[in-house]
Amino acid sequence: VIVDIAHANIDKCFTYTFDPTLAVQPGMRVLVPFGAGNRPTEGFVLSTSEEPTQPCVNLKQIVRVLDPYPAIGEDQLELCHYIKKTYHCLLVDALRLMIPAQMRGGRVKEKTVQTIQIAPGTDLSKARSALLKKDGSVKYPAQMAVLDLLEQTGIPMAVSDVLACLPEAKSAILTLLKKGILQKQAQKVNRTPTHLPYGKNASEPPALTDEQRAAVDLILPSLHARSAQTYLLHGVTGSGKTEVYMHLIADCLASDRQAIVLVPEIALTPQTTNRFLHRFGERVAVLHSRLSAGERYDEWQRIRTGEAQVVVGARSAVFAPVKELGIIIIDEEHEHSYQSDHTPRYHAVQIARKRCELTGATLVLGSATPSIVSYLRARTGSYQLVELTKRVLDLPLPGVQIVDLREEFLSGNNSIFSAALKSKLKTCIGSGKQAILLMNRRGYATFISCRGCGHVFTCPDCDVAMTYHRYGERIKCHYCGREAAVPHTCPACGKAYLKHFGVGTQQVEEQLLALFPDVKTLRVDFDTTRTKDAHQKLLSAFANGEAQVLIGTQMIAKGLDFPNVTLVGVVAADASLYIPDYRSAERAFQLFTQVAGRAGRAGEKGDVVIQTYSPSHPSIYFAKQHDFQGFFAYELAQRKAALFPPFSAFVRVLFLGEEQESLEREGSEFALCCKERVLQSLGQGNERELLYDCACFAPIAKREGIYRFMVLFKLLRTKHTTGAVDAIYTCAGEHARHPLVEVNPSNLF
DNA sequence: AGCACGCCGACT
DNA sequence: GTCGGCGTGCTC
Repeated sequence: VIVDIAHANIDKCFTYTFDPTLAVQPGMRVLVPFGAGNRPTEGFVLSTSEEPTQPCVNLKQIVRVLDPYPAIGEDQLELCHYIKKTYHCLLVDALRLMIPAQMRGGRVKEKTVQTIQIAPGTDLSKARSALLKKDGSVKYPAQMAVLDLLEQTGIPMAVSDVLACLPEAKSAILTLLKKGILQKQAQKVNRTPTHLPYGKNASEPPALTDEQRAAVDLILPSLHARSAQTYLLHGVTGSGKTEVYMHLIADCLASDRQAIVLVPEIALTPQTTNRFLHRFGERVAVLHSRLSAGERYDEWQRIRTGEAQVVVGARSAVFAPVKELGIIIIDEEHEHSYQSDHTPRYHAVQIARKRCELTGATLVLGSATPSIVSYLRARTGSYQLVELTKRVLDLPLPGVQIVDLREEFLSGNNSIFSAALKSKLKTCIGSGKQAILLMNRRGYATFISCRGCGHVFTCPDCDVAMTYHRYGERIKCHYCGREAAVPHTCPACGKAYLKHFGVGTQQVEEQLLALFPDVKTLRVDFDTTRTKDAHQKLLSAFANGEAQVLIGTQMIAKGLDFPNVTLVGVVAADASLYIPDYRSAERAFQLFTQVAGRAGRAGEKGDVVIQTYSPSHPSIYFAKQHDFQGFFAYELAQRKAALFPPFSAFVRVLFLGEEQESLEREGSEFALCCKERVLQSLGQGNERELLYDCACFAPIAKREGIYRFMVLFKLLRTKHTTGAVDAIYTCAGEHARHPLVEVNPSNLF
């Protein structure tokens, strides 16, 4: 038994005896006496055996099982061990991922409703005649109506439902219950977060295009063979990937197996889930962060018992308690929301891969813009590549126009909107269509560029943009620590047009209203989506045509289908290009391609305008050409040349502390000692595989009053890498400050 | 994590 | 001579 207490000292297996009548099985939750005071503690059974596996004295006994079934399946137990090993977390942390949090400590109750039915053995005709007057007319019409209704339906009915039909029947029901003609009963009900759309199953699934058919046919054999194959489904925006998913799921259900569909949290809007509900009805369970504790628990139970066979959810749904897993589908595979941001810092794609391996299930990764890592795997054969190259109904891909803001600026246009974007907005608004303006400003870092020539200050050693630090007016490289003062003039063209980027959505909105005073706008950004469901409400308001222009950050780039949108403008592409991160080009390409895919989804050819000071940047160039392969080849070469992931791995150890000097001292000491251990684990003669290491305060050196000191290692990807990463984890685990360890952290701020 | 044990200082 | 501070160590 692993006790449900998250502490490193007790995160190990304890042996208990149990009475065989308890029918204890691996994966069950149990109550055990623990510690000197034998306080009742919840725990998870890892395994059972007739004989003690270790020599032991004074075994205690399991008090009782908490649920009459194993809450964690066999494959999930195995998965927990893998998670512990891979992400260096406690085994309980992994086990806790598998069950709804509210289940621990018995905090969820099943919901019941009071139902009434005609008591068995009741002589109905006798009961009825008792309600009549001498002359045969009805004396108690309300009671009679209740009896009629219940006899007609023949099954127990919820009291509230009866009252909905017969609003006057309240006292009649009480009387009938008192007379013993009716019987009251509590019936369990599911708290379902979803409501079946009207007209369910009304429409036949649309016929597949030839390409979709070919994709399905390619994947089906391994689904049947249970060969744990992984497919990368690369399909351009609007090519109908979802339809391919649904066919695979249908096949899976036909052989009595279950399916898990992962979508980014942001996409878990009714629009997405409705497509699945339409096709698969009540066999769909939905899991996402907005569910109440009760809803989550009930959906979990529906999945566990097999009542629901299709699970649609965000990243944690990869742990759904399906018994017979047939397929896992991960849509928008490249999204970073599949990476968990608290312990254990798992990646849903990696977990899905392992879970499929353990169960023989098929994994399908779908995207219009696959991650560099996934596409490389498809190229090198560990994944099978499946491509959809055409949009359904042969819709054309949108035309992408790149506007060179250097020219705009030099020709005297100082506004946020270029002449081209202005005129397209005018046409679009004038013809009653809708437009999306993307104002992307990610993270806190900004960079410096020259408005005259487009020159960007990049680090000569690292090939990433240097970050502007307001304090002291300096620029720094977050990878090697190089720094310099912000110059007054541009070193490339000599002009004094240097500017740091930082335009926000409000500014875009203001300037748009200055140009088009009557236009209705909606703004979707961090400020306007703070409240619950605000995001969803804004997007459906736009979908309903309540505004003509949607202005937003990258939140608006994906997932939703707005048929009336014909124009997409990327206001300041450069904000995505020069983020000090080796993945910035990849993310920018993905963003531009995804947002461009929003334009012209219903017949009409869409228009995309990308405004930039770097018109020849590959992320922009290849997005304009809709050329994923071209971008992939370019970016892979870049990564190889700079020895960035996947050819290397960054490991960051982050120390937090309130006292600056001691934090720096301890962090630096750790860095020395840890580096020693890394070199040791790489082995004699392989020291060069440690490509780079540093110890310094993080770019945001203090956050909410807490200083942040980081130790960074860059390791060449070889057969020694895992060992070296493990050494860093171990070393950090031994440190009293419990620093946070991250491999290829999503940013270095 | 949570509880016992244990070894020092302030009190009856 | 005893009560209670929380440092150390263990939990099947």
